[in-house]
Amino acid sequence: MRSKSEEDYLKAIYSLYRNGDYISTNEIAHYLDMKASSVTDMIKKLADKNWINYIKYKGVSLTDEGKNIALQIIRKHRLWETFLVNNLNFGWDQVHDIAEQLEHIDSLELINRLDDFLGNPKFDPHGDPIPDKYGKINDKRKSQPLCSLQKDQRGIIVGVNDGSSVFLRYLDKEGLTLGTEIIIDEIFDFDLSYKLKINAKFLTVSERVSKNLLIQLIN
Amino acid sequence: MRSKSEEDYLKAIYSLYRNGDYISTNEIAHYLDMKASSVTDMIKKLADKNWINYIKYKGVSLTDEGKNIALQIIRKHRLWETFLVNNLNFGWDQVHDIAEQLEHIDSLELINRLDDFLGNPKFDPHGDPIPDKYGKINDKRKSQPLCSLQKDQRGIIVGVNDGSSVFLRYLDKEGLTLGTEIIIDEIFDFDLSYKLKINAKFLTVSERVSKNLLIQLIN
DNA sequence: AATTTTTTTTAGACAAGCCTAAATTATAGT
DNA sequence: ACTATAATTTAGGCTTGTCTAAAAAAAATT
Repeated sequence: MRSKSEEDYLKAIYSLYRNGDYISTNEIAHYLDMKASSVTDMIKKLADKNWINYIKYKGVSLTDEGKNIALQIIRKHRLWETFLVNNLNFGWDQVHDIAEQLEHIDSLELINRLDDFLGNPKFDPHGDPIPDKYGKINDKRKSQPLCSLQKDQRGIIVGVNDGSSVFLRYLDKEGLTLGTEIIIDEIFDFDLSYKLKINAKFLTVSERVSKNLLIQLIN
Repeated sequence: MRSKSEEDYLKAIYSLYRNGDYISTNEIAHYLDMKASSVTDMIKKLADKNWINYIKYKGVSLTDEGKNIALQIIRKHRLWETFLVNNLNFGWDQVHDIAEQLEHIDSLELINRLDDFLGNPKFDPHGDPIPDKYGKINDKRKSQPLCSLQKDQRGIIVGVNDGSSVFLRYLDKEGLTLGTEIIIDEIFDFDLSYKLKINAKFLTVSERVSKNLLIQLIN
């Protein structure tokens, strides 16, 4: 069996992965808010179990087995988030910490039944794709940050980069919820803020927000 | 916050409690499948936190605070079991180990919302009473769902898990009212339906009904 | 009441998972 | 290429929660 800690490390490494690169000890330490020496300890254990490839002084990458475990945990996290929002009426900004606990519950049967109960959703309440029982992400909804759009383009809010609850609460308050359709009305060059048109109303958001809001274009 | 271990000990002590007696170290050790020396270590910690009263060489009893914690954990356990059986279609015999994990998830908000989602049930699928959010057990009746009975067992209908009006109307129509005495005449393995003998008449009910009808055994 | 048996506690050890401080290796600036 | 800085690893320590073996206390037997 796997410990909560081991699972957290695998998930962190998966999240930090970009392209073929090895993930550094420091990156993991920063991500998990731990000391580098603790990370070194743990990655040795993970390497012993063949869940990661570890090259001293260089960093780590996930093996196929490690990647699969990470995807299973992400699957659990996102399915539980969906349950919390859809069935228990939590706000999408309140569910992260609880899902962080629920994702470590160990039962394949449970998670597959939960998946069925929820109607096999493809995306969680934040717009992130939910891996299937084989760890496959079928529908990589192609989205791009708001800041990459041009004037007059139209799109739908499908996700966020930064899932912190402060940010999510802000979005909720401004009506920038999942599925909302927006049109870029104007881009202000001087501060890179965006004036959006939402249901005949206008709203201006900062550059920072424009980098964190994921949009799916519609013709 | 409380560790999983601490919670397990409190729950064990609550379960072993009979009448005013102190619970012995050995009893706890046996119940939790641990060595007596480990139990001595832990009960010292629990006594430091004022969750139990500890008298050396005599044993322990729960303080009001400890008892309340134990009841909250039992509440969580039974609510999760109810969810697993009612909504995820687990068998009543499959849910214990999973609930054993879920009961340690820490979020008051979560458990109260789950309670509402389930319709504030008073009994879990095994017929055990579910403490309310104040830790109070309102109805101590020990009952079990029809589906947990064996051939030739006798009992009285004392309640339902699913109190929906469609279901209650069905029960009324078939004469399955509160207080009715039943005998299990036969269990059909292929669809898990139950043939009941009621006042010299026979009635077959579906698996679904058998999960929702609470029976109190008589001799 | 004394002795044997059982129960409980103490003492010391160990693994997991974290830490600090020191040593080592890699990287960057000149 | 050499040095200064940054990143990484090693060494050793701490807490939690378990264990075994030995000591102490309580209970049972004679």
